[in-house]
Amino acid sequence: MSFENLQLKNQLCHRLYMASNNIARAYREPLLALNLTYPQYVVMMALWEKDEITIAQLIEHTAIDGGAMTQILKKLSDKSLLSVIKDEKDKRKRLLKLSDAGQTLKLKATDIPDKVLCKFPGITPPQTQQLMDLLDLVVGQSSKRP
Amino acid sequence: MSFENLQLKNQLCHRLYMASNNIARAYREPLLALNLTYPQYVVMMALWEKDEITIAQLIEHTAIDGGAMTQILKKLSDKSLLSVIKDEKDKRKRLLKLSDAGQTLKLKATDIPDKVLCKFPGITPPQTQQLMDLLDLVVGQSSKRP
DNA sequence: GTTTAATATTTTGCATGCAAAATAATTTCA
DNA sequence: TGAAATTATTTTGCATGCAAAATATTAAAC
Repeated sequence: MSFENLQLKNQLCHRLYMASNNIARAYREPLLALNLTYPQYVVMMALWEKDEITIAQLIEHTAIDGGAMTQILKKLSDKSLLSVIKDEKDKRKRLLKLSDAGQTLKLKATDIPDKVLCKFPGITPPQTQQLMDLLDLVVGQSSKRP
Repeated sequence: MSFENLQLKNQLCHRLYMASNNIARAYREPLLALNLTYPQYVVMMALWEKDEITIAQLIEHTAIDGGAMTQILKKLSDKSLLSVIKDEKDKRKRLLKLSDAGQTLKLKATDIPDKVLCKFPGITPPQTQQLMDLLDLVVGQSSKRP
């Protein structure tokens, strides 16, 4: 048997693993200026889009693990970028609210996406769009947690 | 300003993040039978392809972080799937050698890739190939470590 | 032939990703 | 209404991913 199916170069998962790590790594340096890690930046992007949502909604939108989210929100809260507030209607829930500093940080972030894409001159904008469309096929399916 | 460039749905990185996590998660259950984590499985796949290589070569092939690799090899060594041997010619290097159990495990792994792909019925084989080609554009570029 | 620079690997410290257990609060239902 | 099931979040324990420092060994330079 040739076991071609077990070769790394034929594994979609390994390509995704490398590509994902590569891009996340490319964000590190630009994010240093904002004093944010990559997952923290994802959370901030989600909140810049829509503020005053619950933690569950944030998890739904970002696909970040719930256990990790607690820690990330703690860090962002420690940095005074947001506050976590008890929902008075339903005390199980927590509402997230960006501080002024948290909202203002958005301005410093606007040029980051382009800055990162510049690090990948090998892929054109149309190819990037095509890639995102194909990734949606992987993201949208069964894949959901049980 | 609309800040469309900061919306999560327009971020290639976030798509990759979700897709990569989704697929890695899809491997967890099949890998339970082999008592391997996903990165450990990647290392085993690399060694099934080519055995008796150095740690540096393994890192080059798998793109796994060096610091993490030390831990992963320790785990695999503890499970008696491989041994880490000093290279007598150059004592800085370590050679990796699969045990019989390590080699045999390959047989139990052959059906894993198909089993995982079945969890993603939304993407066809041609699309998968196209996706891998596009991912290569992201993997092959600047992205390398400094 | 030492001193110095470069290479290969390990260690350390911090930040997730994840599963499972633990808490807290609300809803469902008998 | 009161126990049981459900929902929202946090905590815990383990396994990386990553940068930077530490080790060990070899190659290079003077």
